[in-house]
Amino acid sequence: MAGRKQFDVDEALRRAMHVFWRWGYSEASIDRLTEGTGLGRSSLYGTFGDKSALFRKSLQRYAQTYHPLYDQALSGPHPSPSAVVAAYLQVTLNRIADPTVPDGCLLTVSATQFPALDTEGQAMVRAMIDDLRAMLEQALLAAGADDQEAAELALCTLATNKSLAVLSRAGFSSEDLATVATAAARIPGDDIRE
Amino acid sequence: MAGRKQFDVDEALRRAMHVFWRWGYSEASIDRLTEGTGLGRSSLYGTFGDKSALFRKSLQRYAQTYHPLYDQALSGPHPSPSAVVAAYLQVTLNRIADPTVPDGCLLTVSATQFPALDTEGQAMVRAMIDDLRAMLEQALLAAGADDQEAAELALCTLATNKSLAVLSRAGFSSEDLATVATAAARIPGDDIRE
DNA sequence: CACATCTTGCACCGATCGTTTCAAGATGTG
DNA sequence: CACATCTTGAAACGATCGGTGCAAGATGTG
Repeated sequence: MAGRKQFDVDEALRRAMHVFWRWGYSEASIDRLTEGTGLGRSSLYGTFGDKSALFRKSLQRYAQTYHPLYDQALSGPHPSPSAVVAAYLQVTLNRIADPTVPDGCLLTVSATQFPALDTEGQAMVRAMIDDLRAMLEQALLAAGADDQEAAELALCTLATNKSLAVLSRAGFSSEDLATVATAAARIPGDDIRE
Repeated sequence: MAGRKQFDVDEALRRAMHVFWRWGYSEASIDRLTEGTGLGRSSLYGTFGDKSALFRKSLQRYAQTYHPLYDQALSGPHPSPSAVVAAYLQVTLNRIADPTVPDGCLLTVSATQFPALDTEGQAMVRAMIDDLRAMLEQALLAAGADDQEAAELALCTLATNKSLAVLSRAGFSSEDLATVATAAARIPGDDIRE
Protein backbone atom coordinates (compact mmCIF):
# COMPACT_ATOMS: atom_id res chain seq x y z
CA MET A 1 0.00 0.00 0.00
CA ALA A 2 2.86 2.39 0.48
CA GLY A 3 6.65 2.89 0.43
CA ARG A 4 7.56 6.07 -1.42
CA LYS A 5 5.13 8.89 -2.18
CA GLN A 6 2.76 7.85 -4.95
CA PHE A 7 1.82 11.36 -6.05
CA ASP A 8 3.43 14.60 -7.21
CA VAL A 9 3.47 17.06 -4.32
CA ASP A 10 3.31 20.17 -6.47
CA GLU A 11 0.49 18.84 -8.62
CA ALA A 12 -1.44 17.92 -5.48
CA LEU A 13 -0.94 21.45 -4.13
CA ARG A 14 -2.17 22.86 -7.43
CA ARG A 15 -5.34 20.80 -7.18
CA ALA A 16 -5.86 21.74 -3.53
CA MET A 17 -5.47 25.38 -4.55
CA HIS A 18 -8.25 24.88 -7.08
CA VAL A 19 -10.52 23.44 -4.40
CA PHE A 20 -10.01 26.47 -2.14
CA TRP A 21 -10.40 28.70 -5.19
CA ARG A 22 -13.71 27.18 -6.20
CA TRP A 23 -15.30 26.62 -2.80
CA GLY A 24 -13.67 29.17 -0.54
CA TYR A 25 -12.03 28.25 2.75
CA SER A 26 -15.00 27.11 4.81
CA GLU A 27 -16.71 25.08 2.09
CA ALA A 28 -13.45 23.43 1.11
CA SER A 29 -13.95 20.42 3.36
CA ILE A 30 -11.28 17.80 3.91
CA ASP A 31 -13.43 15.38 1.93
CA ARG A 32 -13.51 17.78 -1.03
CA LEU A 33 -9.77 18.32 -0.72
CA THR A 34 -9.03 14.60 -0.68
CA GLU A 35 -11.37 14.07 -3.60
CA GLY A 36 -9.92 17.01 -5.54
CA THR A 37 -6.32 16.02 -4.98
CA GLY A 38 -6.79 12.26 -5.13
CA LEU A 39 -4.84 11.94 -1.89
CA GLY A 40 -5.91 10.17 1.28
CA ARG A 41 -6.31 12.04 4.53
CA SER A 42 -3.04 10.70 5.89
CA SER A 43 -1.11 11.85 2.82
CA LEU A 44 -2.73 15.29 2.94
CA TYR A 45 -1.97 15.85 6.61
CA GLY A 46 1.45 14.24 6.43
CA THR A 47 2.53 16.36 3.48
CA PHE A 48 0.89 19.74 4.03
CA GLY A 49 -0.14 19.85 7.68
CA ASP A 50 -3.64 20.84 8.75
CA LYS A 51 -6.26 22.64 6.68
CA SER A 52 -5.08 26.13 7.61
CA ALA A 53 -1.50 25.34 6.61
CA LEU A 54 -2.66 23.81 3.32
CA PHE A 55 -4.70 26.93 2.64
CA ARG A 56 -1.69 29.18 3.22
CA LYS A 57 0.48 27.03 0.98
CA SER A 58 -2.25 27.24 -1.66
CA LEU A 59 -2.20 31.04 -1.38
CA GLN A 60 1.58 31.05 -1.85
CA ARG A 61 1.26 28.71 -4.79
CA TYR A 62 -1.38 31.03 -6.27
CA ALA A 63 0.84 34.08 -5.94
CA GLN A 64 3.79 32.25 -7.46
CA THR A 65 1.67 31.19 -10.42
CA TYR A 66 -0.44 34.23 -11.23
CA HIS A 67 1.27 37.32 -9.88
CA PRO A 68 4.13 36.97 -12.38
CA LEU A 69 1.51 37.37 -15.10
CA TYR A 70 0.87 40.90 -13.87
CA ASP A 71 4.56 41.56 -13.40
CA GLN A 72 5.18 40.37 -16.93
CA ALA A 73 2.42 42.58 -18.29
CA LEU A 74 3.94 45.53 -16.44
CA SER A 75 7.56 44.88 -17.37
CA GLY A 76 6.97 45.60 -21.05
CA PRO A 77 7.53 48.96 -22.71
CA HIS A 78 3.94 50.01 -22.03
CA PRO A 79 2.96 49.23 -18.44
CA SER A 80 -0.59 50.36 -17.87
CA PRO A 81 -3.79 49.31 -16.20
CA SER A 82 -4.95 47.94 -19.53
CA ALA A 83 -1.97 45.61 -19.55
CA VAL A 84 -2.93 44.31 -16.14
CA VAL A 85 -6.51 43.91 -17.25
CA ALA A 86 -5.27 42.06 -20.30
CA ALA A 87 -3.34 39.79 -18.00
CA TYR A 88 -6.50 39.01 -16.09
CA LEU A 89 -8.34 38.28 -19.32
CA GLN A 90 -5.52 35.93 -20.22
CA VAL A 91 -6.16 34.07 -16.99
CA THR A 92 -9.80 33.89 -18.01
CA LEU A 93 -8.82 32.50 -21.37
CA ASN A 94 -6.63 29.94 -19.65
CA ARG A 95 -9.63 28.97 -17.59
CA ILE A 96 -11.70 28.45 -20.70
CA ALA A 97 -8.95 26.31 -22.17
CA ASP A 98 -8.62 24.36 -18.90
CA PRO A 99 -12.03 23.91 -17.26
CA THR A 100 -10.41 22.65 -14.06
CA VAL A 101 -9.37 26.21 -13.26
CA PRO A 102 -12.18 27.81 -11.22
CA ASP A 103 -13.96 31.11 -11.77
CA GLY A 104 -12.71 34.40 -10.44
CA CYS A 105 -9.64 34.76 -8.25
CA LEU A 106 -8.54 32.90 -5.13
CA LEU A 107 -7.40 36.12 -3.51
CA THR A 108 -10.75 37.83 -4.06
CA VAL A 109 -12.72 34.87 -2.78
CA SER A 110 -10.48 34.73 0.28
CA ALA A 111 -10.77 38.47 0.88
CA THR A 112 -14.58 38.40 0.90
CA GLN A 113 -14.47 35.50 3.35
CA PHE A 114 -12.07 37.37 5.59
CA PRO A 115 -13.95 36.84 8.89
CA ALA A 116 -13.97 33.08 8.28
CA LEU A 117 -10.16 32.89 8.17
CA ASP A 118 -7.90 32.41 11.18
CA THR A 119 -5.33 35.03 12.15
CA GLU A 120 -2.57 33.58 9.99
CA GLY A 121 -4.80 33.27 6.95
CA GLN A 122 -6.03 36.85 7.31
CA ALA A 123 -2.47 38.13 7.62
CA MET A 124 -1.37 36.29 4.51
CA VAL A 125 -4.32 37.54 2.43
CA ARG A 126 -3.61 41.09 3.53
CA ALA A 127 0.08 40.70 2.75
CA MET A 128 -0.64 39.29 -0.72
CA ILE A 129 -2.98 42.12 -1.64
CA ASP A 130 -0.49 44.67 -0.37
CA ASP A 131 2.28 42.97 -2.34
CA LEU A 132 0.20 43.06 -5.52
CA ARG A 133 -0.58 46.72 -4.96
CA ALA A 134 3.08 47.54 -4.35
CA MET A 135 4.08 45.59 -7.43
CA LEU A 136 1.68 47.59 -9.58
CA GLU A 137 2.78 50.87 -8.04
CA GLN A 138 6.47 50.18 -8.52
CA ALA A 139 5.98 49.21 -12.15
CA LEU A 140 4.05 52.41 -12.81
CA LEU A 141 6.76 54.45 -11.13
CA ALA A 142 9.35 52.77 -13.30
CA ALA A 143 7.24 53.71 -16.32
CA GLY A 144 7.62 57.38 -15.47
CA ALA A 145 4.52 58.16 -13.46
CA ASP A 146 4.91 60.49 -10.53
CA ASP A 147 4.21 59.30 -7.02
CA GLN A 148 0.59 60.36 -6.90
CA GLU A 149 -0.26 58.98 -10.33
CA ALA A 150 1.39 55.66 -9.59
CA ALA A 151 -0.40 55.27 -6.26
CA GLU A 152 -3.80 56.11 -7.68
CA LEU A 153 -3.44 53.99 -10.80
CA ALA A 154 -2.14 51.00 -8.88
CA LEU A 155 -5.12 51.17 -6.56
CA CYS A 156 -7.62 51.55 -9.42
CA THR A 157 -6.04 48.72 -11.35
CA LEU A 158 -6.32 46.50 -8.31
CA ALA A 159 -9.94 47.55 -7.99
CA THR A 160 -10.67 46.68 -11.60
CA ASN A 161 -9.02 43.33 -11.12
CA LYS A 162 -11.22 42.59 -8.11
CA SER A 163 -14.39 43.71 -9.88
CA LEU A 164 -13.63 41.41 -12.79
CA ALA A 165 -13.16 38.55 -10.36
CA VAL A 166 -16.53 39.21 -8.70
CA LEU A 167 -18.45 39.60 -11.94
CA SER A 168 -16.83 36.45 -13.28
CA ARG A 169 -17.93 34.61 -10.15
CA ALA A 170 -21.46 35.91 -10.60
CA GLY A 171 -21.55 34.36 -14.05
CA PHE A 172 -21.15 37.42 -16.26
CA SER A 173 -20.17 36.72 -19.87
CA SER A 174 -16.64 37.23 -21.18
CA GLU A 175 -18.04 39.99 -23.36
CA ASP A 176 -19.23 41.86 -20.28
CA LEU A 177 -15.88 41.32 -18.58
CA ALA A 178 -14.07 42.63 -21.65
CA THR A 179 -16.32 45.70 -21.65
CA VAL A 180 -15.44 46.46 -18.04
CA ALA A 181 -11.75 45.85 -18.71
CA THR A 182 -11.52 48.15 -21.73
CA ALA A 183 -13.54 50.87 -20.02
CA ALA A 184 -11.26 50.75 -16.97
CA ALA A 185 -8.28 51.02 -19.28
CA ARG A 186 -9.65 54.39 -20.40
CA ILE A 187 -9.26 55.82 -16.91
CA PRO A 188 -7.37 59.12 -17.18
CA GLY A 189 -3.73 58.62 -16.41
CA ASP A 190 -3.52 55.45 -18.41
CA ASP A 191 -1.80 57.49 -21.11
CA ILE A 192 1.39 57.85 -19.11
CA ARG A 193 2.87 55.16 -21.33
CA GLU A 194 5.08 56.92 -23.86
CA MET B 1 -42.29 31.13 28.65
CA ALA B 2 -44.44 31.92 25.68
CA GLY B 3 -47.81 33.10 24.43
CA ARG B 4 -47.44 35.80 21.75
CA LYS B 5 -44.24 36.56 19.88
CA GLN B 6 -41.75 38.30 22.13
CA PHE B 7 -39.69 39.91 19.39
CA ASP B 8 -40.05 42.15 16.34
CA VAL B 9 -39.99 40.03 13.20
CA ASP B 10 -38.54 42.72 10.95
CA GLU B 11 -35.82 43.68 13.42
CA ALA B 12 -34.89 40.02 13.78
CA LEU B 13 -34.67 39.69 9.99
CA ARG B 14 -32.45 42.76 9.86
CA ARG B 15 -30.08 41.22 12.39
CA ALA B 16 -30.06 37.88 10.58
CA MET B 17 -29.21 39.77 7.39
CA HIS B 18 -26.23 41.29 9.17
CA VAL B 19 -25.03 37.85 10.24
CA PHE B 20 -25.13 36.54 6.65
CA TRP B 21 -23.55 39.79 5.51
CA ARG B 22 -20.65 39.51 7.92
CA TRP B 23 -19.99 35.78 7.82
CA GLY B 24 -21.28 34.67 4.43
CA TYR B 25 -23.75 31.83 4.00
CA SER B 26 -21.70 28.84 5.12
CA GLU B 27 -20.07 30.47 8.13
CA ALA B 28 -23.40 31.90 9.29
CA SER B 29 -24.20 28.97 11.57
CA ILE B 30 -27.53 28.59 13.30
CA ASP B 31 -25.78 29.32 16.58
CA ARG B 32 -24.45 32.61 15.20
CA LEU B 33 -27.89 33.44 13.81
CA THR B 34 -29.62 32.76 17.12
CA GLU B 35 -26.97 34.76 18.96
CA GLY B 36 -27.14 37.62 16.45
CA THR B 37 -30.92 37.83 16.45
CA GLY B 38 -31.46 36.99 20.10
CA LEU B 39 -34.06 34.42 19.07
CA GLY B 40 -34.18 30.76 20.05
CA ARG B 41 -33.92 28.02 17.47
CA SER B 42 -37.64 27.30 17.62
CA SER B 43 -38.53 30.93 17.01
CA LEU B 44 -36.09 31.17 14.11
CA TYR B 45 -37.40 28.05 12.38
CA GLY B 46 -41.02 28.78 13.19
CA THR B 47 -40.86 32.32 11.84
CA PHE B 48 -38.51 32.13 8.87
CA GLY B 49 -38.22 28.46 7.94
CA ASP B 50 -34.87 26.75 7.46
CA LYS B 51 -31.50 28.41 6.91
CA SER B 52 -31.83 28.64 3.14
CA ALA B 53 -35.22 30.35 3.39
CA LEU B 54 -33.89 32.78 6.00
CA PHE B 55 -30.97 33.58 3.72
CA ARG B 56 -33.30 34.34 0.82
CA LYS B 57 -35.48 36.55 3.00
CA SER B 58 -32.33 38.34 4.15
CA LEU B 59 -31.39 38.96 0.51
CA GLN B 60 -34.84 40.42 -0.17
CA ARG B 61 -34.56 42.54 2.92
CA TYR B 62 -31.15 43.75 1.74
CA ALA B 63 -32.48 44.74 -1.68
CA GLN B 64 -35.44 46.55 -0.16
CA THR B 65 -33.13 48.50 2.13
CA TYR B 66 -30.15 49.38 -0.02
CA HIS B 67 -31.18 49.28 -3.67
CA PRO B 68 -33.46 52.32 -3.22
CA LEU B 69 -30.30 54.24 -2.27
CA TYR B 70 -28.98 53.69 -5.76
CA ASP B 71 -32.36 54.43 -7.30
CA GLN B 72 -32.52 57.63 -5.29
CA ALA B 73 -29.03 58.64 -6.37
CA LEU B 74 -30.01 58.01 -9.98
CA SER B 75 -33.36 59.76 -9.87
CA GLY B 76 -31.83 63.18 -9.34
CA PRO B 77 -31.13 65.65 -12.10
CA HIS B 78 -27.62 64.30 -12.63
CA PRO B 79 -27.67 60.49 -12.69
CA SER B 80 -24.14 59.23 -13.21
CA PRO B 81 -21.75 56.56 -12.02
CA SER B 82 -20.38 59.06 -9.55
CA ALA B 83 -23.82 59.35 -8.01
CA VAL B 84 -23.94 55.60 -7.55
CA VAL B 85 -20.48 55.64 -6.08
CA ALA B 86 -21.62 58.39 -3.75
CA ALA B 87 -24.51 56.19 -2.72
CA TYR B 88 -22.09 53.42 -1.85
CA LEU B 89 -19.96 55.78 0.16
CA GLN B 90 -23.08 56.84 2.00
CA VAL B 91 -23.64 53.22 2.94
CA THR B 92 -20.07 53.17 4.20
CA LEU B 93 -20.72 56.25 6.25
CA ASN B 94 -23.83 54.65 7.67
CA ARG B 95 -21.69 51.70 8.63
CA ILE B 96 -19.26 53.94 10.46
CA ALA B 97 -22.16 55.55 12.29
CA ASP B 98 -23.67 52.14 13.11
CA PRO B 99 -20.90 49.62 13.79
CA THR B 100 -23.37 46.74 13.69
CA VAL B 101 -23.55 47.08 9.92
CA PRO B 102 -20.88 44.78 8.44
CA ASP B 103 -18.20 45.56 5.88
CA GLY B 104 -18.73 45.39 2.16
CA CYS B 105 -21.96 44.23 0.55
CA LEU B 106 -24.15 41.19 1.17
CA LEU B 107 -24.67 40.70 -2.55
CA THR B 108 -20.94 40.69 -3.29
CA VAL B 109 -20.16 38.30 -0.46
CA SER B 110 -22.93 36.00 -1.67
CA ALA B 111 -21.75 36.19 -5.28
CA THR B 112 -18.21 35.14 -4.41
CA GLN B 113 -19.62 32.22 -2.43
CA PHE B 114 -21.81 31.20 -5.34
CA PRO B 115 -20.87 27.49 -5.38
CA ALA B 116 -21.73 27.21 -1.70
CA LEU B 117 -25.35 28.28 -2.28
CA ASP B 118 -28.20 25.96 -3.17
CA THR B 119 -30.12 26.33 -6.43
CA GLU B 120 -32.66 28.76 -5.04
CA GLY B 121 -30.02 30.95 -3.42
CA GLN B 122 -27.97 31.09 -6.60
CA ALA B 123 -31.02 32.05 -8.64
CA MET B 124 -31.92 34.85 -6.26
CA VAL B 125 -28.40 36.28 -6.21
CA ARG B 126 -28.30 36.25 -9.99
CA ALA B 127 -31.71 37.90 -10.19
CA MET B 128 -30.74 40.62 -7.73
CA ILE B 129 -27.57 41.49 -9.62
CA ASP B 130 -29.48 41.56 -12.90
CA ASP B 131 -32.12 43.78 -11.31
CA LEU B 132 -29.50 46.20 -10.07
CA ARG B 133 -27.88 46.29 -13.48
CA ALA B 134 -31.23 46.91 -15.17
CA MET B 135 -32.05 49.64 -12.67
CA LEU B 136 -28.79 51.43 -13.43
CA GLU B 137 -29.26 51.04 -17.16
CA GLN B 138 -32.81 52.36 -17.15
CA ALA B 139 -31.85 55.40 -15.10
CA LEU B 140 -29.03 56.20 -17.51
CA LEU B 141 -31.39 55.82 -20.45
CA ALA B 142 -33.81 58.20 -18.79
CA ALA B 143 -30.95 60.64 -18.37
CA GLY B 144 -30.47 60.80 -22.11
CA ALA B 145 -27.78 58.23 -22.79
CA ASP B 146 -28.13 56.13 -25.90
CA ASP B 147 -28.52 52.38 -25.64
CA GLN B 148 -24.86 51.52 -25.92
CA GLU B 149 -23.71 54.18 -23.48
CA ALA B 150 -26.33 53.18 -20.94
CA ALA B 151 -25.45 49.50 -21.15
CA GLU B 152 -21.73 50.09 -20.81
CA LEU B 153 -22.00 52.63 -18.02
CA ALA B 154 -24.43 50.50 -16.05
CA LEU B 155 -22.07 47.56 -16.25
CA CYS B 156 -19.03 49.62 -15.27
CA THR B 157 -20.88 51.24 -12.40
CA LEU B 158 -21.86 47.82 -11.14
CA ALA B 159 -18.23 46.75 -11.46
CA THR B 160 -17.03 49.74 -9.44
CA ASN B 161 -19.60 48.99 -6.79
CA LYS B 162 -18.36 45.41 -6.51
CA SER B 163 -14.71 46.44 -6.39
CA LEU B 164 -15.46 48.88 -3.57
CA ALA B 165 -17.17 46.09 -1.67
CA VAL B 166 -14.19 43.76 -2.05
CA LEU B 167 -11.59 46.37 -1.10
CA SER B 168 -13.69 47.37 1.88
CA ARG B 169 -13.82 43.73 2.96
CA ALA B 170 -10.05 43.47 2.60
CA GLY B 171 -9.68 46.34 5.05
CA PHE B 172 -8.73 49.18 2.74
CA SER B 173 -9.10 52.66 4.20
CA SER B 174 -11.99 54.97 3.36
CA GLU B 175 -9.46 57.25 1.69
CA ASP B 176 -8.48 54.45 -0.68
CA LEU B 177 -12.14 53.66 -1.36
CA ALA B 178 -12.83 57.30 -2.11
CA THR B 179 -9.89 57.38 -4.50
CA VAL B 180 -11.26 54.41 -6.42
CA ALA B 181 -14.74 55.90 -6.44
CA THR B 182 -13.73 59.31 -7.76
CA ALA B 183 -11.44 57.77 -10.38
CA ALA B 184 -14.24 55.53 -11.61
CA ALA B 185 -16.50 58.56 -11.83
CA ARG B 186 -14.06 60.01 -14.36
CA ILE B 187 -14.71 57.18 -16.79
CA PRO B 188 -15.56 58.68 -20.18
CA GLY B 189 -19.29 58.84 -20.64
CA ASP B 190 -19.93 60.10 -17.15
CA ASP B 191 -20.44 63.54 -18.68
CA ILE B 192 -23.72 62.57 -20.27
CA ARG B 193 -25.45 64.43 -17.50
CA GLU B 194 -26.68 67.76 -18.90
C1' DC C 1 16.83 -11.92 4.27
C1' DA C 2 16.43 -8.71 8.42
C1' DC C 3 15.40 -4.35 9.79
C1' DA C 4 14.34 0.58 10.04
C1' DT C 5 11.73 4.10 7.59
C1' DC C 6 8.19 5.96 5.30
C1' DT C 7 3.50 6.03 3.21
C1' DT C 8 -1.09 4.64 2.89
C1' DG C 9 -6.02 3.25 3.89
C1' DC C 10 -9.28 2.79 7.35
C1' DA C 11 -11.49 3.43 11.52
C1' DC C 12 -12.38 6.45 14.97
C1' DC C 13 -12.35 10.75 17.96
C1' DG C 14 -14.95 14.87 19.97
C1' DA C 15 -17.09 18.94 18.18
C1' DT C 16 -20.21 21.24 15.47
C1' DC C 17 -23.41 21.29 11.69
C1' DG C 18 -28.68 22.01 10.37
C1' DT C 19 -32.95 20.25 11.83
C1' DT C 20 -36.73 18.12 14.51
C1' DT C 21 -39.35 16.90 18.51
C1' DC C 22 -41.71 17.82 22.65
C1' DA C 23 -43.34 19.33 26.94
C1' DA C 24 -44.11 23.52 29.55
C1' DG C 25 -45.92 27.95 29.77
C1' DA C 26 -48.39 32.16 28.15
C1' DT C 27 -52.23 34.08 25.66
C1' DG C 28 -57.10 34.71 23.51
C1' DT C 29 -61.78 32.92 23.43
C1' DG C 30 -65.82 30.76 25.25
C1' DC D 1 -62.36 28.45 34.77
C1' DA D 2 -61.84 25.28 30.59
C1' DC D 3 -59.86 24.80 26.40
C1' DA D 4 -57.62 25.47 21.99
C1' DT D 5 -53.72 28.00 20.04
C1' DC D 6 -49.39 29.66 19.77
C1' DT D 7 -44.57 30.39 21.34
C1' DT D 8 -40.59 29.20 23.71
C1' DG D 9 -36.46 26.67 25.77
C1' DA D 10 -34.09 22.58 25.90
C1' DA D 11 -32.87 18.18 24.55
C1' DA D 12 -31.80 15.19 21.04
C1' DC D 13 -31.37 13.55 16.11
C1' DG D 14 -28.21 11.91 12.22
C1' DA D 15 -24.74 13.92 9.35
C1' DT D 16 -20.61 16.07 8.64
C1' DC D 17 -16.82 18.75 10.35
C1' DG D 18 -11.40 18.87 11.16
C1' DG D 19 -8.09 15.94 13.05
C1' DT D 20 -5.67 11.60 15.02
C1' DG D 21 -4.14 6.71 15.80
C1' DC D 22 -2.66 2.62 14.10
C1' DA D 23 -1.68 -1.50 11.69
C1' DA D 24 -0.47 -3.13 7.08
C1' DG D 25 2.33 -2.77 3.20
C1' DA D 26 6.08 -0.95 0.22
C1' DT D 27 10.73 0.75 -0.14
C1' DG D 28 15.94 1.52 0.88
C1' DT D 29 19.88 -0.16 3.39
C1' DG D 30 22.73 -3.55 5.46
